[in-house]
Amino acid sequence: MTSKSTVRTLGEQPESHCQDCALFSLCFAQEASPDELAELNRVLKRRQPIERNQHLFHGGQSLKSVTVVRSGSVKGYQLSQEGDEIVTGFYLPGEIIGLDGLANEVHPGFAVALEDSRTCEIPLADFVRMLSKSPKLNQVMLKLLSEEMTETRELLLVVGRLDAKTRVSLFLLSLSRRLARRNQDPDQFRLTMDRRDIANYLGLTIETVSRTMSAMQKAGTIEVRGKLVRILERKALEQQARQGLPEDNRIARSG
Amino acid sequence: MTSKSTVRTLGEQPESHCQDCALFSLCFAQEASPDELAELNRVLKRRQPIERNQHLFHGGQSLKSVTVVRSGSVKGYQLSQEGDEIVTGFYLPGEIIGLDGLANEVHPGFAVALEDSRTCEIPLADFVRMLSKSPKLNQVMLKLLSEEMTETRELLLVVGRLDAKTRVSLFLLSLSRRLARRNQDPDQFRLTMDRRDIANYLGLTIETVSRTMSAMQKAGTIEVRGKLVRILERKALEQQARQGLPEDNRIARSG
DNA sequence: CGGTACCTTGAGGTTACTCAAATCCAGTGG
DNA sequence: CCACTGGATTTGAGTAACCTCAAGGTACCG
Repeated sequence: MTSKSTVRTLGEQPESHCQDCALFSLCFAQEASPDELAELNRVLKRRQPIERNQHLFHGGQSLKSVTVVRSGSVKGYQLSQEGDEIVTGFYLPGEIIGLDGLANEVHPGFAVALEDSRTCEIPLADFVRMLSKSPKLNQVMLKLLSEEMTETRELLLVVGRLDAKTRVSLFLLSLSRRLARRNQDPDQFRLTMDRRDIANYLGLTIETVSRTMSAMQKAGTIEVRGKLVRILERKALEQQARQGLPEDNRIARSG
Repeated sequence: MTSKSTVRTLGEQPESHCQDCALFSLCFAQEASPDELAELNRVLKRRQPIERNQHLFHGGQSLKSVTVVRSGSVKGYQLSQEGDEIVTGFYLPGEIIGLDGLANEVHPGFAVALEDSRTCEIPLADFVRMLSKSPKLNQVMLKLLSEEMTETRELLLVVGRLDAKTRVSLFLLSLSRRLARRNQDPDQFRLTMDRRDIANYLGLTIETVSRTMSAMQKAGTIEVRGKLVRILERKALEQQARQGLPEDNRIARSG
């Protein structure tokens, strides 16, 4: 146990360097060169823990920094003119928040902690400076954004065209997959968001989400007790989800 | 009568340089430095006109180049497992296609010409090289992508939560706005896509799109004759559209 | 032990979908 | 110039899915 595979920087304060962070392999910092990593460690601020329901930022606020979730979970949302929440996504540890505001240096939406959470923040000025010096980092960002784009496109399909059961299936599977990447049990987990958040994310009502989950429980696909979810029949869930996802477009690589 | 309202470009070989292109002000090339512009002119390929219904690329194909629409219009779509088209967007002259594939250097979806069209293509290798040399260009791309992201998010709201009338209103207004930027009449235009495309874009059925437009015509908001649309009551259209859009999040800039 | 917020369940209404048929329109050939 | 034809669009009738409104139930917290 004395030999970790991370670079050994003599450290007394845990996670005082990116390369010691448990999330390093999930974090964009992994892509940085040693020099960049050094700079990142210099400019990056590890914020005080954020309490549940506390906002990271508000829509319309100028983008002061780019944020990486270190622990906990965060909900991104916008407000419709009627004041309804429109949940645009959930962020898990290692995921980066704020890239969508780079265009105008303004947050297009709100971000709020779903549970007590910790984050790393990179002040925008530093971030932009690093970007302007490093095409590599730029490309990493482009890549992250184009990934987020792909995901949002997927959500577009989910929300717009699929029936409630399929939407919920996709939601649960997405969560499961992301938790697995973080070495958490993909078959049993706790939802950190409430039914309203899920409904607003999937474009459904609370009641429909609840009814749908109940039906899936009755069918033996999942088990639900409040925020605890257990996936019993992953195959069935995937079967249901497949209905909606775009096919793997990969074309036969014939010469 | 001799004077058509088209742009008059002198010359037999029109648009042999980006800076002479009628679209220059709309094209990302505008953001390039003189040096970059020179390189762009070197590497950029002005493709032969593409006929209606001809594909620019297929989903799953490796990303060989980034494309800018020069004239005409293009439809982007993906296929669901059932083989249904899922229209992800429409591209007008000056708009750039292919950025969403940068992450994996693979096209996530298909692109097909809705009418006879012309494009400029930048081979991916050249594009990536230019990106790696120019942080500025990188930032332009980041900005474009984050804009596309914002738009897709908006579409997400449109498709997922709004009633048919609001979706159609938003669609028409979006088109109108983009045409206006291109100095075309924003109150009277021809749809280059058919009802099926619109329906697949908005997450509705053909019949619902048709019925909705008919109802709006009956209400005196628009006039529709096949692919020709005239906006009669823009205010009413905007009123209807406002229902769905996220509120302008700008917070009072106090101090 | 009571209160509150969250979640579930039920009944009825509304919207958009499905299926089906009529109409319109662009392009073609006479 | 007109008739013809196949595809696109519109319109109609009935249905299914989801929403709304309303009432219970449950869990957590003081």
